[in-house]
Amino acid sequence: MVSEDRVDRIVEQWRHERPDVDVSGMAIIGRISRLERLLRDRLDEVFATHDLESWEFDVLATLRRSGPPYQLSAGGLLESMMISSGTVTHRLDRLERRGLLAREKDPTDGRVVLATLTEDGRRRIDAALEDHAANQIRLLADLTANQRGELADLLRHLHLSLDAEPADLDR
Amino acid sequence: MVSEDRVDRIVEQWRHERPDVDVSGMAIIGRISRLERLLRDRLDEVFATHDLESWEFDVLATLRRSGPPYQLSAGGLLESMMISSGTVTHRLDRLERRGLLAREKDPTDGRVVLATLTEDGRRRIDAALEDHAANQIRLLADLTANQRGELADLLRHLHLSLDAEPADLDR
DNA sequence: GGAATATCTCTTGATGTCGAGGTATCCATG
DNA sequence: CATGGATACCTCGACATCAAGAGATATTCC
Repeated sequence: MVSEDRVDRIVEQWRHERPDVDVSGMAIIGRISRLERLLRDRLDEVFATHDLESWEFDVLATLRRSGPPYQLSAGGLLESMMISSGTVTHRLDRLERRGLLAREKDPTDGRVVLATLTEDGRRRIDAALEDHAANQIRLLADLTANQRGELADLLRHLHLSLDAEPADLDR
Repeated sequence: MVSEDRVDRIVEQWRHERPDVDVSGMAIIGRISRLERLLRDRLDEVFATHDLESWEFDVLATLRRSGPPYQLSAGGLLESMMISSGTVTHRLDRLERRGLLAREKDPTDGRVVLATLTEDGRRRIDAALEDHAANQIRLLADLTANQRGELADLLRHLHLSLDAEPADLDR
């Protein structure tokens, strides 16, 4: 016996109004959308305790996990964060102004801008990561270890099938 | 034998850089974030063929599935779409200007504004829904029926556990 | 009946994102 | 070494969103 969530109710509404349309895809895609929104809000709460916006956390974390010297080009950041080039520039501007990273020209290629974590930035992201990871685990606490494993596997499968072909343009 | 996706690589990077932190939550939460982004782009392509932005689809679909007379208050829309009240006003403004819905005062409560689908709006959302639902199913085609069922169940479980307590403020 | 409080929508200002186009640099070719 | 195309980042304008608060109407309670 499982109880209904909001997505079940939405699907039921559609089946009532448009019985001719197969809306079963919403059971997965609709839930992913709503979960993303719910999770984002819960993650933001922890970021805020470190005086970070989620986009700031993303940039700093991307640099941090790339390993010493905690440095990536603007283009590298753009690609791994799924954002536009204009957004990268804007993010780097603000993080640089906050002193969490530094921009410098690549000595071997004058077109490239390298963003490097400052000592302050590294400290901040290291502290934030610990709370963030613990928070994520807390948010999943209602699932058993088995369920978490199955869910991760199914999501990986779907992720692979959607992240494969696209081969987008600029972004 | 399963291949790795980008999230696996991110988790590995963290385990290398911060072996002291349990980042296993990312296997699920990180994938939900990335899937949301990938899916949104794919859904938008279909909306665009009906000359709709995704936020327009959301509003019209919410009204449509509520059943005749395809009418909800601004507050009702706000709640079911997880958006702020200012955003509702703005969305209704633009959809009203496009002639896809009409605003009127609730005769029984002068504070309430009721948004109603116009005939044009109803036709457009009905056509868009058909393509949208088919698109969703196509995006999930790499999963077997069994996998889709399991995934939906696990997501429902998680959704219920996160959508339950919050009991947010205004939003 | 009237005052205080609650509810609902709209207004306003700030912010983050995108996308198209601009500029600087690199590179392959002759 | 000159040139044209490719590449990398930045600039700028448009726009969706939110948050806070204002304005209007309902409701409650004396």
